[in-house]
Amino acid sequence: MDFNKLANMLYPNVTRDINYYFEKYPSRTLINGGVVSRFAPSPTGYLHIGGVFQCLLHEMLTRKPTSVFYLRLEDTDQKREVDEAGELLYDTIVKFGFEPNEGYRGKYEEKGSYGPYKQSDRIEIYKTFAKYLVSMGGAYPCFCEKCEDKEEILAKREQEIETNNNTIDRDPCRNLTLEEVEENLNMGRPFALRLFSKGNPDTIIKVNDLVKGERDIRENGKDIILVKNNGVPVYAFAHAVDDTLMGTTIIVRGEDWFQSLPAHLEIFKSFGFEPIPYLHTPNICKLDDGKKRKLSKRKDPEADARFFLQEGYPVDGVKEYLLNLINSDFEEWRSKNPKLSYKEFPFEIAKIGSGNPMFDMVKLNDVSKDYISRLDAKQVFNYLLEWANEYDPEFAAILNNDPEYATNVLNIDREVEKPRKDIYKWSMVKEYYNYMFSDFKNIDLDFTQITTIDNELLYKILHTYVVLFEEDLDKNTWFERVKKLADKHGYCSDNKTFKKDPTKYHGNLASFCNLIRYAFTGKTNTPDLYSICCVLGKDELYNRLAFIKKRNNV
RNA sequence: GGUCCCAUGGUCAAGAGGUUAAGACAUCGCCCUUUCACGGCGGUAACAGGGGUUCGAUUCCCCUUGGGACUACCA
Repeated sequence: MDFNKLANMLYPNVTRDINYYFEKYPSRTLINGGVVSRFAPSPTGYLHIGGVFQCLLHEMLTRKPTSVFYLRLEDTDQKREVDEAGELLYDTIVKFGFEPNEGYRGKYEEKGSYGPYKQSDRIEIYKTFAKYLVSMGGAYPCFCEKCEDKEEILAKREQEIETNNNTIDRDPCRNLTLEEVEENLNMGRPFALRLFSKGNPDTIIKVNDLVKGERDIRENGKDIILVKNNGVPVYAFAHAVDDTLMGTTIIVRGEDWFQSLPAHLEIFKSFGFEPIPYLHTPNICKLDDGKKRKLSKRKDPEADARFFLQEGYPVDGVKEYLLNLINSDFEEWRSKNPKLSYKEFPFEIAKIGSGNPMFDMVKLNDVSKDYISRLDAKQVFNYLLEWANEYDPEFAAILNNDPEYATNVLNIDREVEKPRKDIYKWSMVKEYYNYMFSDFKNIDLDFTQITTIDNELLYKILHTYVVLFEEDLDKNTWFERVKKLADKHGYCSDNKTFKKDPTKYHGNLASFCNLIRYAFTGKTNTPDLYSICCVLGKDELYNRLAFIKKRNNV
């Protein structure tokens, strides 16, 4: 068979040689262990949380100077493509704080000299490489009819499963003569390109995966499709061409791909390309009805990376949680280095676990809480405002109305030695601090829930408290006054005395404080009472007092 | 069905041929405390089962079981 002739019949219009591209895209110069890795999503919808996980991996891998983290859009399947999905993908990646050095950038012009980074813009390149591969005897045209319907494909698969399909799969079209090919071409029939596989699944070869280590795998024995009959390549083909041309030095992808490794390696071999090291990442799973399964785009809201943005999880909190899944000693490092950015963490490929981790929302909350507790009030304000601007404009307006006040509120029990850890996402702040940010009149108060004392005494206590309250007191003095106040009104500030005969008092100091707390906040659970009163200010305490009086008809 | 991957508490997981089998989250209890928290101390809780190899295995090998994935002219 004259492969050159076949190549020319198939691709008469391709005049370029693959060397044209190797000259156009020269090898990258990397020094001191620089790494080139890429995130290559398909525009089929929103960014999956697993995509964030992978981006994080890319980010950690490419920290060394001269390293490159680039984005490539794998839009070779028009059927599954969703409008604007590429833009959305890029947008979400950026919102998560990732900064790819080059590549696809959504609605912005792409960056970098190894482009185009959108596969649908690379068809000419693929054709050149396809022609080359045919001329080398590594691929051949297949004129078989294509099955378009997905349901049908799946049904066919079920059948094959029952009949126990063979692992060697050579397509009959590989035996077509030049004349037969010409005949088909003349009839105007489109062709798909298949790999002319020379492998045998009974042959075991050694491969090295960066997380799995050295493995014995079977050679590929299938004449897999390389280019669809519409001229668009399939993942495996585009992967080999693009990652070679773009100078990728490490291929990070989901574990699902591990099984197609033999076929991919054969493609590299057929081209004469150097194989590129692979790093297959575990899939993030979820416990569903007692069973572990992959996070599903359909069923699980948290599969959508935007879910975390909407809920107002700080992106670095999410990343720290995910990092902990990648390298489980992250937590230990974090507690020793509370001030450093997660980017300083000595991440190691070798420490990546090999099982599929379960996404644990409760743990995420904890990590996120911890992260937020390390921020100062100004940072919290900025992040909160940024979130509110996008997802809760009403609240943003409140924050903007008096940024200083808002920052003071957010600073309560913060920037101290043991900061409070209660907020784990921005969306909870409005309700959590409703007594600070919304009109006091809208807050329900029902004193019968927390005390049995009559309204008159209640009002007297609150009134005296406000009269005695001063914003520039130190906390101890304030506390001493509260104690005296309690004793004066039938409460007992000494817990031991109180416990001897609780019936003699209205309550202990705790219940006394709680009464005051409830009166001015409507909550029995708030941060430090003294700080709250200081931030509210004496005038506001008077206002609230007046309102309580009016409403309770005291 | 075939092929591949995985297997330590509820979850994330460290670990090594000989350990009282770490740590974190969750949970429970106690302490601290003006509430709520934070924090501190402590408790409950694990090597899937069966065979080998070995003086000895949870660790190495095999089988079983369980879970996951792939098996498209999808990625």
